[in-house]
Amino acid sequence: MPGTIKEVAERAGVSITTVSRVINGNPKVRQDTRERVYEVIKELGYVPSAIARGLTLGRTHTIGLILPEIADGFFSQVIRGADEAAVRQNFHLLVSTFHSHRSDEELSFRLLGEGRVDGLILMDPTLGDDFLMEFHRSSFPIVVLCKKIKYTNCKYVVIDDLQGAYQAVVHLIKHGYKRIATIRGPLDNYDAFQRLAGYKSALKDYNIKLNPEYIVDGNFQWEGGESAMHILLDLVQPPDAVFAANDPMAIGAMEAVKKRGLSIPKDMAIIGFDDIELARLVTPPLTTVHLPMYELGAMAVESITGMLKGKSTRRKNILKTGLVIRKSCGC
Amino acid sequence: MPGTIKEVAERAGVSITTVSRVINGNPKVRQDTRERVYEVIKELGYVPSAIARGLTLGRTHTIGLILPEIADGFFSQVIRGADEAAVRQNFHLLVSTFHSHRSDEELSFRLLGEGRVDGLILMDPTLGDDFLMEFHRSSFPIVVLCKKIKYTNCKYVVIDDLQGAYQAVVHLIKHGYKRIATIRGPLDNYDAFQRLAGYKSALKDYNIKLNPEYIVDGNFQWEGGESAMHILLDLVQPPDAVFAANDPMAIGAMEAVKKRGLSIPKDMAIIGFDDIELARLVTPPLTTVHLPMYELGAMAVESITGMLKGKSTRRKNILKTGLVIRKSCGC
DNA sequence: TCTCCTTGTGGAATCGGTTTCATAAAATAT
DNA sequence: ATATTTTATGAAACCGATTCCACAAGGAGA
Repeated sequence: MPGTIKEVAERAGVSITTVSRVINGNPKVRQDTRERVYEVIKELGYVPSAIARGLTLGRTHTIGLILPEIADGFFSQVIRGADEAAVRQNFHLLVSTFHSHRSDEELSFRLLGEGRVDGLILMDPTLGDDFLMEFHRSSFPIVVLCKKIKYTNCKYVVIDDLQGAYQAVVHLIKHGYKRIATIRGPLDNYDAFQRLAGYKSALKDYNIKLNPEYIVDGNFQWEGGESAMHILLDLVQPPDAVFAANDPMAIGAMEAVKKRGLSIPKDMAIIGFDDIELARLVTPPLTTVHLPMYELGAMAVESITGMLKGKSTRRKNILKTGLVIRKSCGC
Repeated sequence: MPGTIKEVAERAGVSITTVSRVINGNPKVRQDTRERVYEVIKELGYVPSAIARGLTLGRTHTIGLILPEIADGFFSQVIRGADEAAVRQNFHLLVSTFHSHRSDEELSFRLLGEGRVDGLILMDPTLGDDFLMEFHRSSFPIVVLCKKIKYTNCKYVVIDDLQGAYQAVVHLIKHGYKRIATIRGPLDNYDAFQRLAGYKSALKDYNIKLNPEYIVDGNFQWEGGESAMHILLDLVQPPDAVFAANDPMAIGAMEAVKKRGLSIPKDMAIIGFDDIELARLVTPPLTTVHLPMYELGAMAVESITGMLKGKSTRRKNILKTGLVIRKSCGC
């Protein structure tokens, strides 16, 4: 409680209006008055109350960030990106998760309805469009992560999985591998679908015939990758390179290769997807597609602050992935 | 903008005082009045403004959490613990990091001075006592993590490293290992010091003579652990078990053992400290001391909310570590 | 019947700022 | 010297709640 504007005003012998002007850099204050006020402010260690300000201005300079989980390698990078972007814009970040014991609605309700935040960043694969619809009526700045929103005009930021997969497979092609297989994710998963599409697209662009035997099902888990790789190795003509739709499967696949006494990347090149922490720790270090989670958080914040400043930001933002070249591809 | 209390009052044909009473569960409202107000509230989708409330009550129901880094396995667990505790207490969490381009002071200043938060949780090994002193004058609830505070009466929560190390070494002793060595951390590190003390204490309590050769320097890094283990293995009488002061060193040590063609835990048992994610992924899975980061965050929040509610909470809180028994100890 | 409590309700001050509008003083134009 | 504009300043309304205090109505007690 470092004093109020009133105290400053009295002490400086001016009105609170003048003090307010000084604080906000309003030029219509005489130089000597300004200096006197500044002096008192310093003397009292006065800091204007963000709450009072928020009440009059209707702005809290705070953005809500709601994630499915916090203690997760990916999500925590989203937070970091959001935090740094928020700081750049002089905003604060209210972080929370969807907790089982309170509904999505309740949480978002409180944050927005109570006016705690100026905007909301939501990341939840299970989020329904209708739920978002309801919110959007309130004309609150809302940005949804990793999910395309159909029916409302909420903004969203997604990661271009297709391009990432494409790039990975092209990398393998340019390495000279001829028989490139893929271990795909579960069919109902949108990301898995996109990554498979990227694989197919790359082969097509380089005139490599698609061999159905080279597309094996995985479950996005370690074990799925391992058994999928065994299937591939048992083929009459096994592939010489594999693109796994995520890192755990890639690492499982590596394990299978090793168990057969084969070497990576000499006998079998492998590229994963996600760039989990473990990827650079396995032997050989896994070449993989990096997900720009940091940028995702940062862009979401910038999208929100942009909206708040009245800039017309684009409704859809697509972030490119990046290929992280390590050893498992043969580089 | 789900309406204001004024609109509700008008619509319900009562004064805002009455509406306020209804919202806050004040019993001095006739039943039928209450129902009428509730109806209007529902109809309008009215949610009271937390900002306005904050202004009058001087409480924001928000706690600031400032960490050195966010995208880190440990810190993100602190956030999660804090988040869940905050939700339980109906509080919100404002998360940020000390950013290089703004001073500690500036950040804490803003959060507290501006009245954005009701209390602050600080985690920063470099935090100076004098810095905290200055803040404590303001009688704000502040809790410092993982750092003992001498000169002020700030609360703090620390992890009992000594006890953790003690427990780990005792576990090795009870396994029947006779020659237990340790790879310690850098001497100037308080945690490293505590862990070494725990090691010594355990040996002493079990009447095992301390062999100076069995205390090798490490640097808390992977490589340091590896070279330290080589030193141990080159001894005339190498140890049969090693307690490494953190997991990276333990994993480096495992690597050294493997390179010599020895097996873990048959030829050499190893216990680490920290329980990093990688610990359960190495082969064999590393037995290690788990740091209760989740509890740290949760306890800090509870300490703050306790203070806010006027409970006299203890100034110092010590959290116990827990031994995570996996395979590297021989279990 | 007249006072004295309850009980339910509302008016108005308050929290700490911002902002509109009025006004006094100073500067410029006539 | 007077009229007009500009500049610096302050009074007061407002943001959306809470809360103290006043007050009217109804019931109990004398």
